[in-house]
Amino acid sequence: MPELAEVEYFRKQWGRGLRQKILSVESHASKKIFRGTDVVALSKTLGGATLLGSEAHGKQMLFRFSNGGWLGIHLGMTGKLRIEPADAVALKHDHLILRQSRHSLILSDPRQFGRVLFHRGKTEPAWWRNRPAQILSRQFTRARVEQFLSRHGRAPIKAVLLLQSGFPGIGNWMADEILWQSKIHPARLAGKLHPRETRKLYSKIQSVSRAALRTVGKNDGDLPKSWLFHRRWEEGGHCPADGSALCRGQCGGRTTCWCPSCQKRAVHV
DNA sequence: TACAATGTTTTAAG
DNA sequence: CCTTAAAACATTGT
Repeated sequence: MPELAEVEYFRKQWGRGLRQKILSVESHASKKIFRGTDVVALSKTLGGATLLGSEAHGKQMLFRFSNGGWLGIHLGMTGKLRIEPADAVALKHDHLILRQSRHSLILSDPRQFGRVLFHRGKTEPAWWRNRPAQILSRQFTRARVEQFLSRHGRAPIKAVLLLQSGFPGIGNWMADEILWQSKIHPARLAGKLHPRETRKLYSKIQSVSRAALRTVGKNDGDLPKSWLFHRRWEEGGHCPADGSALCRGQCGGRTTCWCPSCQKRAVHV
């Protein structure tokens, strides 16, 4: 489920637990979501610690605790963070619960494609360093994007937009939205775009991300009415721009939606 | 029943 | 070593 804006939304869900102590930690160490993670150390360190802050980077989140505990969370396809009263009862797919005096901070993930990481130390964990430039940061330049597209020049542009090493936070619906607004067919090769298309793409990557983040905490309906987003999953949906019947197919290993008339396979200059 | 689901990771091949 | 494509992962809903 969660892409850039949704991840940010979920990160904020635990916000009411800031500056409050974790009294106890409940988890099931054998669950897949904890693969490769020392759950004993996690529980021992976070128990008694205070939640000091958090940040999101693309689809990754990092929660910082008072005694050198760092909790990394990726929500995968179906992960969610929520906050409930202190005495909330764990539901079937609740894998991690941090109990505070007034709240329970809960991570759930039915499919467990998500992941929990843990680190104890004075500085940020190694897995939180060397991250790609955030889309809305100053470092996310057009030159970087062009370089990235050319490095992955023989892959379909849709697949390249989904690479987190270049576009942290972009997921399936955002990629389709960006390509539709840029009028670029998803199967076009990343290295064969016209410079004009690349410029348009670069700009839409940023504007779609900005608009998505602006609707955080509200519902998806707050995204502009004119966006493909609202028609993507409709059976027999039509292009908001010109009314053409939308196409759906596989691209970059994912279901992809596009408008066959706005997004041509071949470019006419 | 069978397939698909807003995502990585692994494996194999070029 | 690098890139690309396809399968795998676990669960639920249609």
